[in-house]
Amino acid sequence: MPSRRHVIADDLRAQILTGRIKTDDRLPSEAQLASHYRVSTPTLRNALAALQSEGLVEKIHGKGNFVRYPRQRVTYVGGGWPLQTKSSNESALRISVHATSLLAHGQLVSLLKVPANSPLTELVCLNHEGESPHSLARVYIPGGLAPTELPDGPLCCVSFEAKVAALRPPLAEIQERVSARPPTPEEAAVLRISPTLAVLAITRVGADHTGRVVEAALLVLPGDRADALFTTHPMTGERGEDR
Amino acid sequence: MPSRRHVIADDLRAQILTGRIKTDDRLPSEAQLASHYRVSTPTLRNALAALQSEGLVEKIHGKGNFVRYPRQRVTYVGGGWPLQTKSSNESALRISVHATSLLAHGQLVSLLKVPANSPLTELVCLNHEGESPHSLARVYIPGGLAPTELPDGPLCCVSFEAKVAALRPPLAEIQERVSARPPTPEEAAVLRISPTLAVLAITRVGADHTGRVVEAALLVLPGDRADALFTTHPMTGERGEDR
DNA sequence: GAGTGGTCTAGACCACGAG
DNA sequence: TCGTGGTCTAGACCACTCA
Repeated sequence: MPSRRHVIADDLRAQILTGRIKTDDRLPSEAQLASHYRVSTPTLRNALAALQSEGLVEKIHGKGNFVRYPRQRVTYVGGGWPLQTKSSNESALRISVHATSLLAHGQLVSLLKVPANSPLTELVCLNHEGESPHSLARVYIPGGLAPTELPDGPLCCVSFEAKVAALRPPLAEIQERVSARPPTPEEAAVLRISPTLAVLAITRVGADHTGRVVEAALLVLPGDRADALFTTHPMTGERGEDR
Repeated sequence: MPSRRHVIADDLRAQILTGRIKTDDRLPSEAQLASHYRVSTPTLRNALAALQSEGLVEKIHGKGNFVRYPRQRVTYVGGGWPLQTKSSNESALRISVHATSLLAHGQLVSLLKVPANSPLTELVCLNHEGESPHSLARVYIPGGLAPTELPDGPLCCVSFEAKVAALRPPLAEIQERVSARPPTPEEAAVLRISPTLAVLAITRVGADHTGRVVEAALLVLPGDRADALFTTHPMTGERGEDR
């Protein structure tokens, strides 16, 4: 049995996907839409909530509901540093980095396999493409580093990778754990997504050739426009049965 | 400014996480909770919605709200067939398989790199552990196969893998694309999750040593209890800059 | 039929953004 | 100040489950 909010959501979704309402257009106000569809405002808002959690609509308090489709997509490529966008529009990519020092605690202790309260360097990176935030990364490197060694402030993508690579030994094994979850309120605010839109969370642990963990990263990407790509080459004959 | 539904959600969440309300317990009815917290029913339901989308609570129409924590976790291991559960409680794993034949269309054409309307074999697999569904997989193999060659019905995990491996050449390269999205209504029903809980969707394409695609799989796992694990070994010296 | 959640209404008042 | 969305109320009626 189709509920009214589903009918309304389907109607609006079709208008957005077929381009009848274009990207960055403002929808009519919720009151107008409610009277147009002859429903109460909570019902209309429920319909919009579905579109929000699909990433088609962004609500901005005091301004209105804005169409956000099509989205610039982000592809995280597993097994390496770069964050790629499908458009390869690298010129518009910017990273803001903030570096701090802290002591290992909680989850970081087990991730990095270091003693509790040992010194760490934390890099908080916000990746932008033009106006829209793409991804949030928190990178942890064991050991205290002098402030002069740390990158900070806005950078381009390539120079950031080079800076980080210089901070730690080369990686021999990378393990990445991917999950889907609701964003924390902070993540939702920084990425400018609805709290109801899931994020793709990637926990990345890099070890050197001796197996020592030399880097851990917590990456968060908006679920409506991100995916992660992994390519593996199983040895013929053991084809996956090697667990 | 903390809204009432946040306060209520935080209170209930704390009670669940600290074990004051135990797994499979039924919460008081929404009317009782609403009067206890002195809010209206829609407000209370908004609070429960947050817990639902975190997978802590399952609503069952006509019965009540049930605590679902801690969850049995599922780990998908990239680069191979098996779906592993963290508990390694393999005895309880069951797979229901339904095999059909169909003609390539839409997304499948580009995934499998086959001509439109060429024959395919589809395996729809539902993975259970005890009562709770774990994952939904749709596996596509090019070519029409005789019904006798196809697995069907309930199976154990190992024999299913063996059957599928016999249906196609060995895999030389596996590419997996992971994304987070809301479930389709069918997926939500089959996995018994709320439509507001994101799923981890994995698109897996396997090619043989000539580069020909011999298998594609669409995997869907509930976001509240699943993650995917990938391990890669970058060559020293090219450390990820090989994009 | 009793009890549960599912949907919806028609308002009210508050908070934010822009002029 | 005005229009926008954000939150909330106090009901109503429907659909599902189970005894």
